[in-house]
Amino acid sequence: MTEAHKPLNFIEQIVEEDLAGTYTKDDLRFRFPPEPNGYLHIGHCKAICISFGLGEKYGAPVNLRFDDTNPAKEEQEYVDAIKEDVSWLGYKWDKVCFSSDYFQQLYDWAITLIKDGKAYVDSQTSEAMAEQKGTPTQPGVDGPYRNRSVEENLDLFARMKAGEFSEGEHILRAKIDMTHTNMLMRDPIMYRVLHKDHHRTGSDWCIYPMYDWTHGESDYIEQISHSLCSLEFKPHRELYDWFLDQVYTGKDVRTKQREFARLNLNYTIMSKRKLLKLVEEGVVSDWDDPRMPTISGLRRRGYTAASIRNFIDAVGVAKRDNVIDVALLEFHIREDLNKTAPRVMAVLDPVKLVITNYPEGQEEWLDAENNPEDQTAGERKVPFSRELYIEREDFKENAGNKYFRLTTGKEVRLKNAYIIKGGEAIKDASGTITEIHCTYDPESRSGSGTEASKRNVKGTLHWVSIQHAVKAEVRLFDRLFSDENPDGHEGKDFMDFINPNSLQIITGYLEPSLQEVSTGDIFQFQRMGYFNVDKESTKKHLVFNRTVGLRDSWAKKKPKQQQPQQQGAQKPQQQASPLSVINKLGKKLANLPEEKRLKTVADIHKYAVELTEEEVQGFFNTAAKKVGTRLAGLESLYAFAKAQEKEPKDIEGAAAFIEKAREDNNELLQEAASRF
RNA sequence: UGGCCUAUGGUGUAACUGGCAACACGUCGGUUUUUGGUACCGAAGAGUCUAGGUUCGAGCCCUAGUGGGCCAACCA
Repeated sequence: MTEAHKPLNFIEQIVEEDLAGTYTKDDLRFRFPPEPNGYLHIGHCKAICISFGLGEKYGAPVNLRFDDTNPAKEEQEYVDAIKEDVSWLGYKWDKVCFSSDYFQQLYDWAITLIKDGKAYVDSQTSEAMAEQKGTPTQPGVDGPYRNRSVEENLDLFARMKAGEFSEGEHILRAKIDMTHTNMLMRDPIMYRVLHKDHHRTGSDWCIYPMYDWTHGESDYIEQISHSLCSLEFKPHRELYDWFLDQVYTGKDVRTKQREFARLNLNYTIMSKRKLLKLVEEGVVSDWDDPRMPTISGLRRRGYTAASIRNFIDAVGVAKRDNVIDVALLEFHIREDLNKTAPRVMAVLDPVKLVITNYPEGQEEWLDAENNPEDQTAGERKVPFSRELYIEREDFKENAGNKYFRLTTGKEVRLKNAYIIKGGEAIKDASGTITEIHCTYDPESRSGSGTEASKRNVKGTLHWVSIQHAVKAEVRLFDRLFSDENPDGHEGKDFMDFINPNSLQIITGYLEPSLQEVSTGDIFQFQRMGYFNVDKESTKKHLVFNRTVGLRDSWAKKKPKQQQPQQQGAQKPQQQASPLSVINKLGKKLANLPEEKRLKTVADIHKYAVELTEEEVQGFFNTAAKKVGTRLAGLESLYAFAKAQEKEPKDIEGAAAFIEKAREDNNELLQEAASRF
């Protein structure tokens, strides 16, 4: 039983190493620490899945901690929304914590720092302090208040807390090193005065701790073993550790910060501030607008928690900057919904179809499968009659034989119903088709088992009986931005790239079984995509969102048909050149087993005959470390010269190339070179 | 005139820690199909940023360069 080694991402490896070292399983504890100043988005899902995923993997607790140290931006509304989103994703936190719960402890520790001479009150303007701070390339200088006495610092800090000062008059700074190469270590601010009510502590405090002073200490208080965050916090790690050193007892878990690359999605922005702007300017209806990349937006759009978790899993965890294609997200929602969504019929762009030989006034209730992917899903009845709606796109008077849908004189199947033959198309004055006539084959009813019903026809159309149809508002979404990287253009604002057609509202005609639906129900409108019931939907006025379309290989083919290959021979399926084949073969030549190597050499000889002299010469300046390639070069030279009936040494540069190989430590190179 | 991080098909992530670069998405082709969906089969596509070095052997280790990212909020 050799179980395959499941590759661990680098964070899991760190945890494994710690477990192999001084940590026990009981020491493990993680946390997800959002600031409650906005809604969570798909980028946060990565952070959530990493920490909560680790919690699930190791059976370790994960805290949900609200990093609420800035009362100016934070609100209870966001706390509630964040909790809802995390639970919806399917994660269970151990404790809900708030940084604000630690304000007293943080204050006490700050006093200790002051007493140790490691913090001081600075009373300059922020401009003056910024001046002294230097730049990334230039060291900072000490400010005039840096060496205040402990007593004075204690006094001033106590009065800051007591509310004696207005905002901006004094701040508390850590005393570290104003010339440090890491800007964050140049006496970072620990406390500022803010005369604002906090959503949890009210008016208890008028000094508030800064992120760096709060975060690591909160991790420590909660005994978080691994504090995971995104890459832009890497420079903060040094300060995180410095602050931790000031309070660490040496007897308990010393938390460590590690950083991973955040998730980026093309055609999407991922900044709370900018998403807020979309909401405030009315570009979208709210944080949960189905076009938003927020968790609540995706949820309303019809995305499932499972699909998002699978997506995050597929994306992986690493340290290099990345941009994920939204197509991957779409793949995962289709994958999930394909297995679970009941199939129904709905016509979104209707044209009337009259079955001229079907008795007027007659109706039939036909059997329809609910989900071919799930045999337990059962069947339902769908009404059929003489007058139906079909999709306008599904009829063309004359079309090529690549068109599988309804055309005059050709047969097509109506899903779950009969085979029909296209007839006359009635048009209005402007030439638009208002009505299509057809005839049906009464013997061909689906599932009847007759020969006629088993007849093979190329196309199958969805339809809905006009008299039974249920009207609904259907919202079709396109990406919010027309540019792949709306945030990444110098001199242009992301607002410049807003896609004006990101929302299209139409009226669809649905089969009557859809009359009874409730918010969140998900269906596949066959051939049209996946749709869910919006929260604004009522019995009187149904509203559906299109979550995502079906994969559509026909849509991709269509444009090609209309303008066949006029762009010149695009990429004439480049035959692999002998040179590239040799390069490929040569690559691993140096460390192949004997037998395989000899075979590869023989192959190289075969291909080398087709090389040009220039190509052979190309090998001569191969990097010394590329032993395999040099080997292949020697073999090529050998075979090439032989085929050309030349002396190898007559080829320019060959002599030096061979000589260098002869002198190499590698036996294979020596051997190959000695042949010349 | 700096520090830190990073570099593998079009995209993302692997490569069991130095031994024939794999998986997924995407793309293209085929089979099946009462969804031009699904499923299944197949193909193309990188030789691992560059230059040196260590090694029998380097995507992996070392050095230098180059490209990209982050760092100068009383934000987090």
